Order: sequence, then structure tokens, then C-alpha cells
Amino acid sequence: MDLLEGLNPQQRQAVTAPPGPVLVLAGPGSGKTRVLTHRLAYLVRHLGASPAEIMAVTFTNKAAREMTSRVGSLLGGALSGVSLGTFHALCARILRREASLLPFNRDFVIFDESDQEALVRQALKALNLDPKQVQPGKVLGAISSAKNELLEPSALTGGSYFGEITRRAYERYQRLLLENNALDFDDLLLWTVRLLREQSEVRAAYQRRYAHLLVDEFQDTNTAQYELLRLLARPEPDLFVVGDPDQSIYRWRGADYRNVQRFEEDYPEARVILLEQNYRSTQIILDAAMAVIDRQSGRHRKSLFTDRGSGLLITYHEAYDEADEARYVVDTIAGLTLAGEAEPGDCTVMYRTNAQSRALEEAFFQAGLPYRLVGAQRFYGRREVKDLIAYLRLIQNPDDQVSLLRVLNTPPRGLGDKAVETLFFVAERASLPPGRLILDLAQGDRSEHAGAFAGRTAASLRSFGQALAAWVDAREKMLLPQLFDRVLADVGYQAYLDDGTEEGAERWENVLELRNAALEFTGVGLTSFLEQVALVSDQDTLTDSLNAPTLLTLHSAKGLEFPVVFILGLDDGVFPHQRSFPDAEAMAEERRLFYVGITRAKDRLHLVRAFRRSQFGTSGVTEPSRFLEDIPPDLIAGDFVGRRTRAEATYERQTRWEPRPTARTARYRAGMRVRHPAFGEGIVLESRLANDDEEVTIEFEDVGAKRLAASLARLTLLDG
DNA sequence: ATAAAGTGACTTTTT
DNA sequence: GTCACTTTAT
Repeated sequence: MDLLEGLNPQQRQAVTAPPGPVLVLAGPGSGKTRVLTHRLAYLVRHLGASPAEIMAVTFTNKAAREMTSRVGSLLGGALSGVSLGTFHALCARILRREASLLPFNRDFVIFDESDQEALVRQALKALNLDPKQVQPGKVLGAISSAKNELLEPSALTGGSYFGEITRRAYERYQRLLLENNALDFDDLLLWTVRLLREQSEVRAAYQRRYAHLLVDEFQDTNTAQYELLRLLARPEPDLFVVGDPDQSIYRWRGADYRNVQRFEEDYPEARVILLEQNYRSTQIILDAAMAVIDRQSGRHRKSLFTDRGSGLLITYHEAYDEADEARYVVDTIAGLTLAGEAEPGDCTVMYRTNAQSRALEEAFFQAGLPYRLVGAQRFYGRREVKDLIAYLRLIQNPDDQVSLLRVLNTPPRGLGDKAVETLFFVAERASLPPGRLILDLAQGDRSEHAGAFAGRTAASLRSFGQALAAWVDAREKMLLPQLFDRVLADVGYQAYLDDGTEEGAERWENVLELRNAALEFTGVGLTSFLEQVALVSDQDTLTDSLNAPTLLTLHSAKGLEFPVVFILGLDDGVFPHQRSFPDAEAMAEERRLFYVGITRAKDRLHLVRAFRRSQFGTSGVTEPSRFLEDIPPDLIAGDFVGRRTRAEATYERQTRWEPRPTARTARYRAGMRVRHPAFGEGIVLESRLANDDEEVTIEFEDVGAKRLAASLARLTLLDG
């Protein structure tokens, strides 16, 4: 098979570029992944590169997986030996390998955000600061930003009170991490950079090994990641990076799209290739996207084009409130589906904040339609899952105090605050991590520390220590699922969870799901399982088996595409988000987020807003999003208000919507035959007045029972 | 050691 | 309004 077949000239130019620095600026839907995978295959097939000397870096596990499978099929057979993975996973691998040169050992655990926050709390407490006056989350954010910028505590300006606190907390926090033999996400990058900077032999070895570097989503790299690439790259590197500054939406996580510029400065000889042909969207959708992004000053203009034709106009709809907005979505999807214009799974609903999914979920539930929800409550964030992970982490790394604290009295075994306090005090005195002390106490009277504890506490600590010692021992001898079952049985975890409530049963289900995940790691062992758990997000577990609409935030939509896209909440303050108003850079990012959202759509784009919206308990009138004004009206069908002044638009909405027609008497009775434009004919089962409206339950001949709001459902009476 | 009651925060979250 | 977390009472 010819690798270059089916590539357009620009794509081909990128794929076949001679080794050296290459910057591919890839517009949305322009075949970015295609170029990346073909380039990798081209290196192996035509330039004689050995897979082992290639490193390909992505941001998500999903992207890494997709690349692996696509390159595999291009080269005919599984590809082995390529270092392909996320920045964090690749760094974790390097750090475990080189742990002997570093101040932690190869069994280090990776702390997630809640672990980090626990540690910051501890650090603040040690500094005698009240966590109510200094928010741990804020401090953690500042520490994380510093780490992303490769700044040491000493480099932080202690100019302000907060800055000074951050500096001290950062220092303390780093020390605590090492005491726990733990690294946070940022550390994975930071320590790798440090290692490569300071150990020239190690750096030389990695540079020798990796002749070819490929990077996906380059606009999302932060300073640490950019520096890492610089350190891995040879003086004359083959460094192939792909990105789109217009899709940079993670500035608040440290990403800096200016790295694209920096790349051009650092490698003036770099080839720059623009991919502008779009294979995803209709021209109308692309025109809208360009109109939105072109309002952004100081960027390279791209002109996106397609040979797909102009397509359908964009739909704009102003709903009354968020419930109405959600109903509009559900009704429209039902209509499209019934008309055979789209499958439910073709549709996606995107919003700015997770909180907005609630109204949608309710509307889908009311309509009796299934949906897929991305994000929200993370599986690995659930209490019971975290508990089990904490047990496993403690087995791998008894130095992990955060996990120890979590499981010490879960399920309750009589080790309350007092016992914890004594334990940590004695451990401190003996200069042992508390987990090691507990292991020592397992020896009973032979432990030199046995005398420090009395009565029930002593007994309980000893038996917990014995259990832990047995698990640590079993780690070498047992397969992971067996170890998992052993822990569950030893601590009586099922009995602890199963309190007879539905919630308890659900929690146990989650434990079994985690056990299922562990089953896949039967051969590889505890370390890689824990790493997987730490470095994998819920987005990766999104199954596409269910043919149902997808609900997700605009952020998690990046990289995806759907035939039908709804963007909700186009109200000033919601999107763009209120918090971004005072910051021009943040507003620019909101705009890019809108651009990302629009360009997810292949065929149909629905822009929706609500005139009235309740937030934080109170309901208020909203203004249309300022972004709507940027879309040329001739691209839009529907009651568009964009180009008129806000005041006029507001006036019109008020006369149109207020006072809202109030249903005082029921128009429908059980037994009446009605017709709905989307659901067809049906019989009214029940009708009642609720919330100034009439709620009608109808048994439709084709789609079964539905509950609808009479004011919005556009029902026609057929008889009676 | 659990349960009730109070308090505040509340954007996005690839790893 | 709701969720998570803390304080306070039993």
C-alpha cells in the first residue's frame, strides 16, 4: 500500500519532509492525526528509522491509543518499540528507570488532585496557617503554575502576602511529597527536566536513543513540556510538531500557545506547513468559525475551506429558560431522528460548565430518552474507589502517608484522631514514615516501639500492621486480582459498604468495576495498574457503544466531531464566562473555545441560549453572548438578534416573552387524541397544571409514553 | 464515632 | 440550589 495515497499536497509535504524541525499548523478537521500517523509510518518504512528510536508524545491516552492503532494498521501489524504515550506517562517511565539518581525510589506513587490538596493542607498547618484564611486550592494552583514554569520555591517573589505564603507552602509541600515517596502530575515533568538538565550523561543517552520526536497538540504544551522537548532533542533534531494556536484552550492549566512562536525562534530553519483544507464541516460552518476567530487580533489568519459545499444554515434559538433550552434540544433531536436525518448518536450537546448538564439530563429523562454524559463525577474520584486505590498504593509504597491516613480507619477499626496523632508523633520521634512504623508494630512485642501504644490502639495497630505486611509480601507472590480480593476480604470492605441502601449497592458495584479494571493488569502488576489509574481520565472510558446523544463540556469536545452539534448557554456571563471578563487573555481563550465548539460540527450547528437562567439559586434575565454578534447574520436561520444593539434586543425579548402565557385551566384530558410534530399521534394519559404550565403525558403510537409541556410541544387536538 | 447542623464556594480539568 | 467540608452535639 502506498503511504502517500489519498493525502493532499500539503499533507504529503508534511509527511515527506526531510528530517529536521517541522511545524505543522493544522486547522480543525484538516487531517492532523492522519499527518502525524503517516509521518511516523513514513519514518519507519521509507527513511529506515527503527521504531525504538522514535518518541511520539500526545496529551491524552485516547490520542495515544488512536495513534498506536492507526500506525499499526498503516505498517501492517502491531508496532513495537516506539515510545508512544502522554507526556506524563513517558516521564513516569523515565523516572522509574532512573530512580537511583533521584531522591525517591522506583515505587513512587502519583498523587492526584485531592491527594495534593491534602498535602497542601498539611503544609499550611505546619506553617500555622488557617486553611480558612488561606485556601488550599488557591495555594495549590499557584504552586502548580510555578512548577509548570519550572520555578523553584526560591524563585517565587515573596512580594505579596499570598506570594510569601505560596513560597513557603511550596517548599514544605515538595518536602512532604518526597517524604511520601510521591510525585504529583507536575513533578513528573519537573523531575524529568531536572534530571536531563543536571545529568549530562543521562541527557546524552536519551538524545542518542531518540532520533525522531513527534508531538501532537503542540499549542497545549507548557513551559516544562517545551523545555523537556528541547532537552530530548539533539542539536540537529528531527522534531515534528503539530498544532493549532487557535485551538489553545488550556492556558489556565499552564499551556502556552506562544510555544509555537518560540519553536520558530528556536529553530529558524524549521519548515512550516499549513493545513487549511477541512474534511469535516460544511462551508457555512467554517465561515462562521472563521468569523468568530478572526475577531481575535494578533494571530496568523488561516482560511479554512472545504469541497463539501455550503450546507445548511446555522440554527439559532432563544429559549425561555434553561429547562426550555433543554427541551428544545431534546425535541429537535427527536425530530431529526424521527425524520431519519440523524441517528441519536450523531448528536452532541456542548456547554460551558458542567452544572449546565443538569437541566439537560432532566429533559432527556422526562422524554424517556437515553444519553451519554462525559465528565461530571469521575469514576476514580469516588470515595470507595479512592479507598481501594489507597490500600493498593500503600502496599506498593508504605511511605505514602496520604493513603495511610485514608485507610487507617476505613472501615472503622478503632483508630480515631487520638491514635493517629500518637502514631504520627511516635513515627516522627523514630524518624520513620508512619507506614513503616506500622509494619514494625506488626512484630508485636519484638517491636521496639510496641511500648508507645496502649490497649485497644496497640492491638488494632498491630493487626493492621500484620495485614499490611502480609499484603506487601503477597504483592510479589500473587496476581493483582487475587491481591485485590485478598484486601477486600481482609478488611471486610463489602460488609462496610453494604448498608442495605441503594447507594451502598451502587458503591459496591463501583468496587467490582475497579476489580474488573484490575483484571486487565493480571500480568503486568501493581505498579502499572496504579500508574494507569493515576494517569487515565474518564474521558478515556467513554464508550461509543450506545447510540445516544452525547452531553459534554466544550473543553472535553476538543478533538471530537459530530454530524449534529448544539452549543448551549450562549449568554453573556455563561459563555463567555463571567470570570473571564476582566482578563483580555482569558476572553481570547473563551473565543477560541467557541471556535473549537463550532468546528466540531460536520453538518448541523444549533446555537442556543436562554433568556432567563438561574444560577446559584437565583434566576435572572440574561444578555445574548457577545460572540453571537460576530457571526454574519446571513449564515443563520432563526430568530437572530446578533447585529441589533443589546438594548433593542432586550426590549424585543421582553415584549415577546413577558408576561409569559400562564396555563390556568387544563386544555387536555385523559383520552384525547393529539398529534405532535415529531412524535406523531398519541393518546393523552394524564394532564396536570405545574409551574405555570400544563404537563401532559401522552402515549404515542410510535415512540411510547412521553411527558411534555403543553406550551411548547405544539400539540394539535385531533378530536373532542 | 456517628449524625445533625452550619458554612462558604461555585469555570474549564488532556495528566 | 447544592455539594463538600467543618464544627458541634449526642
